[in-house]
Amino acid sequence: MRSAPSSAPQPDDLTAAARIRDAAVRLFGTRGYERTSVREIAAEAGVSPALVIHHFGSKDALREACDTWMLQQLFEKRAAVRDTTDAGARISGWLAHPEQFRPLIDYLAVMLTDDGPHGRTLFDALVAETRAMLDAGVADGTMHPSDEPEARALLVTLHGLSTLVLRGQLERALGGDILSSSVLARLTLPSLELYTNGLYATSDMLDAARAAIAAATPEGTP
Amino acid sequence: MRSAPSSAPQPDDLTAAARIRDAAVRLFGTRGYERTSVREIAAEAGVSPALVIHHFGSKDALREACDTWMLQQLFEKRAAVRDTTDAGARISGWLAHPEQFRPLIDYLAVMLTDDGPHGRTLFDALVAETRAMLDAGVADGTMHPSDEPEARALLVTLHGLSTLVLRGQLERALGGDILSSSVLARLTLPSLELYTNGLYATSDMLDAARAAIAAATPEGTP
DNA sequence: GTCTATATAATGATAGAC
DNA sequence: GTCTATCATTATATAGAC
Repeated sequence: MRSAPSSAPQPDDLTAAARIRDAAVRLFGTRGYERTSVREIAAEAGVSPALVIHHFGSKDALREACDTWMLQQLFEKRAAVRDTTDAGARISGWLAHPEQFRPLIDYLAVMLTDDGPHGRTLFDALVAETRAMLDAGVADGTMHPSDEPEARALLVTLHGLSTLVLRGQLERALGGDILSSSVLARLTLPSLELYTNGLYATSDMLDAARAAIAAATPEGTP
Repeated sequence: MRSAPSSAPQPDDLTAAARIRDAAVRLFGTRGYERTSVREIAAEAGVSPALVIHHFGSKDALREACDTWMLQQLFEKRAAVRDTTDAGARISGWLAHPEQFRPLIDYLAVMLTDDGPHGRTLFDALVAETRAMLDAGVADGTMHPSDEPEARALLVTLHGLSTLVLRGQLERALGGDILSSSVLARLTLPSLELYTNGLYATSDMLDAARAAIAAATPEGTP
């Protein structure tokens, strides 16, 4: 399960098991786990339904294999981004062909919503990463501190994931692929506005909330 | 389909059709459309599977009936909130028993993600409502204006819905029902922080984005 | 209106030849 | 390793009695 060169868009010249896995990732990601049948996966991979079961044992075990595979893919890509020693060319290559991330984000979205075996692993990892990013920002002075750093990390993670899990509605509303430059550009400015200046012109509501919390400090049932 | 008094928690003394509809809403909301069988709905409603089909024609038609029913429920509740002439007691009654909203928010979440026939209707209505709220805030000076009001409304709607569609992960991370006062309180402060002061301490990134947009004004392929 | 009994199709999984 | 053929189960939906 570690032999394939990975991220090769061509569904050819791979082992049958790898082609099945890739087909399953594609179909699970676009149609969801329940809506995808073993027969469809087999057809997409160009093999018989029996071979799917033979290689993975069961449909559920296939899902598990896809989960861990995509998790690994995600971590590899992120690690590659982090090791930016010389990979500037690779990154710009990525940005030139953003459609290659489609299968990954589609699959991650169903992992997070369909709550499979590794959805919580993924979510917790993302929250932790967000938390670290926010803490670093606070430390170097580029971000505001928070009264509740952990809950804020959770919230920022949720906000970021909303464009993933609701990408169907988003793409329909904006009329284009979520990875297209036009859609990304359309969302960038409002995001930066929001995360720079906020929404409210006054701090009345925040002050009121802080006062209410301070007033009810000892007890926990407001 | 308009005879039941609605929002009566007891699954008794309703017509069979209403009990089937309520059972379907409950199961679709908690387990999703595909994972729910007609047999389960019938068992939950205390009737035979055949009666489910007899009353609604098909499982898909039943889903459609549930969609429109819950949409109507949502609009009724919002209208009741808006007509706050004397209903202060009713509202405080709601806040005292937030668990009654569980079926509604569960169902709305699957409507938005499982993209049934009315999911886009719901989403577009929510975006429009958010847009109106933001415009009103800008008009009366309580909110900052935006360079892209529509995209910002979309983004704020997505952020708000993230706690719905990812409520499973959220509840697990925070250890409690999303409608419990403790979880709500935990999220309130970070939300207000974010929407009041933003995240970034400087406007460098926002300025850079605006400059980049201004530089690429006429053409649309940055 | 509500049931029992059943038709029909699709599902996940198996057996065994090659 | 890969296939064809098939099993057992479950799914939605129907027929017809009461």
